[in-house]
Amino acid sequence: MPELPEAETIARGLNRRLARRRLGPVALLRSDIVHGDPRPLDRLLPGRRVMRVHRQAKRVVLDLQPATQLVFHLGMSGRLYLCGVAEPIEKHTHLRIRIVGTHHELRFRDPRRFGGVWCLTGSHRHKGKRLGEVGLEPLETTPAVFRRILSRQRQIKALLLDQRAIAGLGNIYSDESLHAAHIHPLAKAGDLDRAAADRLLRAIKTTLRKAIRFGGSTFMDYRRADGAEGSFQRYHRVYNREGKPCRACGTTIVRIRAAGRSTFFCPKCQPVA
DNA sequence: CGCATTTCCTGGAGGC
DNA sequence: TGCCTCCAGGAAATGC
Repeated sequence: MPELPEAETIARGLNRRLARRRLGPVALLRSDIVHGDPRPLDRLLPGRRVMRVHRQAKRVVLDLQPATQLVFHLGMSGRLYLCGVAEPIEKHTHLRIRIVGTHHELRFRDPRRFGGVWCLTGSHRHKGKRLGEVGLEPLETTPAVFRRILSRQRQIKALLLDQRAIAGLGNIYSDESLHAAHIHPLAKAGDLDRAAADRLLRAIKTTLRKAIRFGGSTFMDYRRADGAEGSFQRYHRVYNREGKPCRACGTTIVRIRAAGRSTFFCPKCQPVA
């Protein structure tokens, strides 16, 4: 379940190995995962040079020259990694792109297919799904701007999951941030006073930065660009810890449903306001 | 309009 | 062992 820290980790790993490289032949094994410019990828991509790989919200973006962006959304089971061209092709591998001058290729694999690839060229023609608009980049947001998105009646957990409001948080980091900020997941966003709102933004930043330092959280599918697992899951305080003692106070962690998602919190650290 | 809920998809877990 | 059901979740679609 790649969220911002996982996308950041993958982007950094790929940037180190792909910057300045040229893309070679493309094999598209499943075409309905590709959106954007309707021309085939094996005509659009070969010969283009990777200028850099970076992250936007939860997405991994390859900036290509001339003027093209290849945007990967990993959904929940998506993996994007470099491997030797002779490595066995795992089930649900949808796209392979050779890297010129190496014996490696970039592979996109996504069993559950909630993810996808967008090839953006500036062409006015477009096929497939539109890439949704994204809201605030949490690591670059000021308290005053953050307070502006706290719509009145909305549950704070639902708001944190809404990519159009603030981008990059998924289920794990929403729960971890709310715990660190001592805010109940069902609290109404508009009920947060200024101190609580500022505390929440600080908790979001701290949690994301720490997760990035540990290479993200691996539960099932997520791997770094080099195949290694992240390790931040060892430091989760609430996520997936139903029935276990809170790491701050020892109270039993509770699981409820919020915004249609499993939501974990500590009833003592995160009291109803 | 502004919310909340359902849907898409597959693999893994657990029941029997 | 095998078959069944349920669950995970990002984001679009649908419902209230």
